[in-house]
Amino acid sequence: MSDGKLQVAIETLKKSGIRITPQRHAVLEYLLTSMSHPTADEIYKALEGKFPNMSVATVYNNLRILREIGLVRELTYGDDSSRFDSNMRDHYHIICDDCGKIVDFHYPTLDEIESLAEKVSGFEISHHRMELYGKCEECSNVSVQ
Amino acid sequence: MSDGKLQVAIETLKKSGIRITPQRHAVLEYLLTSMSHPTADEIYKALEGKFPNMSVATVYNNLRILREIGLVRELTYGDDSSRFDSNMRDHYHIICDDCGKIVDFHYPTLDEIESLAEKVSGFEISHHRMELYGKCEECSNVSVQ
DNA sequence: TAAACTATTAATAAGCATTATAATCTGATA
DNA sequence: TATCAGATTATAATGCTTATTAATAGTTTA
Repeated sequence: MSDGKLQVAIETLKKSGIRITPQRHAVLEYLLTSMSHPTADEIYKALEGKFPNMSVATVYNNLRILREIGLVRELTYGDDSSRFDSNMRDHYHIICDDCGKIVDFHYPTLDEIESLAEKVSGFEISHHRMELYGKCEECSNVSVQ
Repeated sequence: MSDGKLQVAIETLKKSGIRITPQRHAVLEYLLTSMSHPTADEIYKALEGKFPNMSVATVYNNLRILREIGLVRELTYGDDSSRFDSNMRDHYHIICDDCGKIVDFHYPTLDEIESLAEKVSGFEISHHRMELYGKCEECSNVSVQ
């Protein structure tokens, strides 16, 4: 992650007339520099040191704003918390059933599936999502021991 | 849906040593005859007439048991409630962004994607899921008017 | 620069789906 | 039919997220 992405993101915020508050900047920067896909609570805890008075609602508010403006994607899986992803390129996710780790998986978009789905269902398909589940290398090694 | 499926499912329960209580039978029957993908609460409300004293926890307990035994699949999407699907064949789902309707979409399983994901990520992939999103015919027609 | 306006934050309460607990009840077997 | 582990009911608790409201801090205008 280069600072360039952060600058571009800040420009997007400015163009939308959204203020760059310190808290908002920190949330955005954390998402852009994080290689993981953090939950709202993880972001909250990570920024606790810098902003001891920040409310958890502020994190949620800013995540919602960043999502609405298209800078962040919300990943909603099962029962757990939502996770947030600042990688806005089309991609899929591979998730470890054991430890919950999520890694990005780039693959050509499955356009032909969307076309077929439109034909058989009568829907106008706008997008799709896919997750692959399994066991990551670390967890595979642990279970072998 | 034929009664055959219900009989087969009940046999599976018996073999697993799980009691066939009236509530459990009703939840199972509702799932098998329902063409939709109901939430726990929808099932609860649908069976209210027959079982005025049934607890919502009973619905959740039974759904968990049916899931663990492989008779039902839990569909966990966004912020909303889980939905439950008694169609255990491999298939994908098409979801209407407007009204939330979910329809089944049968398509050859994307095995080659799983293979590639294993190669690039080092994961042992066990399965995957995909949802296609868009607007169903009814909702498309409404928005045209 | 000062006043007025508006977005944002913090603190807290509330909402909702789901799970845990504990007491009571009951289906299936002997 | 008596037994008892499993199931149900009622209720409390949990955890994530959103709503509310008052205070705060940028931004704009005069």
